[in-house]
Amino acid sequence: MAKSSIHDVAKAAGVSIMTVSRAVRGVNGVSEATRLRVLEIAKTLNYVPNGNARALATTGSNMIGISLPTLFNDVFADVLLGMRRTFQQAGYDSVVDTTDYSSDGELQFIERILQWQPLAVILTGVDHDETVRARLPRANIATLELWDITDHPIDFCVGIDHREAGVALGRHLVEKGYRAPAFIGAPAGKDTRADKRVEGLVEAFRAAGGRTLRRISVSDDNAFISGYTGFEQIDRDRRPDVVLFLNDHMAFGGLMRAEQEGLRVPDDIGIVGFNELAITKVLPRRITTMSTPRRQIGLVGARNLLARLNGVTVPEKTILPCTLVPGQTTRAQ
Amino acid sequence: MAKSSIHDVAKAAGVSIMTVSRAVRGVNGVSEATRLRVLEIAKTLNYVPNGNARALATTGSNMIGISLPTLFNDVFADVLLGMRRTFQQAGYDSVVDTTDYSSDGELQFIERILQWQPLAVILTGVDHDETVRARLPRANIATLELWDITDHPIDFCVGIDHREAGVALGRHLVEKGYRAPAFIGAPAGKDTRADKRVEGLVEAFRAAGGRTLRRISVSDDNAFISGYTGFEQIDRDRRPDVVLFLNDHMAFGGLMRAEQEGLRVPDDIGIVGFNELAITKVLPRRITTMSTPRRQIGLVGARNLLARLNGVTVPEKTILPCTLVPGQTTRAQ
DNA sequence: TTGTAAGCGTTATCAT
DNA sequence: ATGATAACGCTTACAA
Repeated sequence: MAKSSIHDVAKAAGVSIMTVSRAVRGVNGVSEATRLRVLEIAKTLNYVPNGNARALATTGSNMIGISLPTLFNDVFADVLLGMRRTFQQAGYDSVVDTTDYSSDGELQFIERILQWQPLAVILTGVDHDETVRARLPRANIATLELWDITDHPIDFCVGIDHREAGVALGRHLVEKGYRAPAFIGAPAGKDTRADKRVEGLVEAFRAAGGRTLRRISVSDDNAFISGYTGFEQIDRDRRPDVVLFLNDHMAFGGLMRAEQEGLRVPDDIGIVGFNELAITKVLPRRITTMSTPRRQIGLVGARNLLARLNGVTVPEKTILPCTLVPGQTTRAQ
Repeated sequence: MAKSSIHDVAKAAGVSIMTVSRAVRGVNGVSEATRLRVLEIAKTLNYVPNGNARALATTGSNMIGISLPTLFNDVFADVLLGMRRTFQQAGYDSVVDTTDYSSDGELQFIERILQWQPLAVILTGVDHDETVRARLPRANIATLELWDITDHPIDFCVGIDHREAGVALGRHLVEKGYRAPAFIGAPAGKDTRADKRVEGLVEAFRAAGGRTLRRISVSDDNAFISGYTGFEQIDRDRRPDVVLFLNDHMAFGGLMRAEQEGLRVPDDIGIVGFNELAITKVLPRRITTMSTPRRQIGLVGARNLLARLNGVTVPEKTILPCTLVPGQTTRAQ
């Protein structure tokens, strides 16, 4: 069954291509009778309109490109969930791609996606390759930066204040009496949001005269495993009193390792996660963590983007609040 | 900075659009001098070739469309991992979309993606809406069905034998003395691969004269939580001796609930997962599960697809093996 | 209600 | 090495 074009349908139906065009788009200007006949024939011929031709003729698509660091993280799945549904209901297509946390990968995404004349582009975070800014003139392409915030977004951003989250977490731990923190996560520079949280932690502990935060980098694809192996790398002679992880899955991996090493949590060592991922809700002892409004970020982001596409001015910077979730993996007092 | 077309670049460079076209594509037929000059100007003008026009002119894209049920499942992230990288290195673009386990969603994916004249389409599973087959004439569009297998694929398939995996798991449990199984997972009909595994389980237990398998359906987005809540729904008066879950995350959720209810695992009740997800590797007591070759499915699938696109005939059906992983959540003897 | 003609931004083909 | 022209499949604008 060969691909058929609008011409084939027109010929088979004995009408002009314009009539076919109108019929398949469902616009006015075709009698009910011919419309039905044309659609019938289109179906038999397995006709599928050529999107490239359409986009070319109308000079503009209805596509929104979305760039995420990875799919191996429930955080981004959560963000996507509300977002894509909203776009679809509004009649937009969205295309997702991943950069594997590389700013070069993000640049490549931009280059690729721009060829398709997207209506809008959504990026993760606010730290990009220099070129990215130049490539995204906000006059032509609405640009949403998600999950992090800045005073000078490319266009507008919706996210949380990671540094502030780090400070809040740090202060909470300081209050509990912790003074010797360690952080286990991606290598510095890879996940800039995590880097900002670490900055906040460092600040909070320094203010309390604590020990310098030790940072341990892990790189396994999987969070459970990198949490586990990261914990192994802790200097036993100079053990931290609390270990913060990039996220809850890593924290769980670390917790498992700690217990295997015979350490009692939280008596011997504290364990702290981030995000309040679903796993924390099924554990008998809740992991101390910070709840992040991921679904909401997706929803607000999508809503603002739609507004922006309709010509409404939206706030350049939307900060959504995080909530500290004290658990049983840090001391009570 | 307005969007500039090839015409603008041509004008600015004082050459014809064909020269620009050749320069930008890096094909022969342009002197080194003009090539450099044109590229220089293209960069200053922020010129990005229009992919729609290109695809239209060359009547064909280099795009591969990928349809997955969900991103909330490490299984599919694993499958994707090797695949997309392979495609990219081979010079193909790939576009991923999710159907949320609905065959209607899959059909919509097909309709949408076909407009862009993809070179190939990748679907999850082998059970599709009737229309899907008609829309994918294998003469025009290479079609790979992933993760499940059938004797009559649309084009070709690479996956595991889910029914057989269920039988193997069932027999193993029967050997351990289990006779009263329950299954906790998606509602029947939603995840057809899981349904096939359940069929296999039923067969194995029936052959051993066991009790009829009880099936409990859960629908929360999150696996940990649905495992937990699913376990709550178990009939306490007629408790199964072993509970099988759709996957390891659900099994972990169920395990947490079991222990909270004061049940001892595996003495009072057995817990079984599926896939051997990474979390199982950090647990002190390994969950009994079935290891599935997800990375390999992605790699073999991608390799075969590339071969197929190069005109090589590939096997219609490739079955990859699963491996039983006995753990400490089922009885030893 | 239907059709004709021009054009969207590129590439293939054939000239020069 | 470079350019002119037609074509890709559709939609917009205008005509009948």
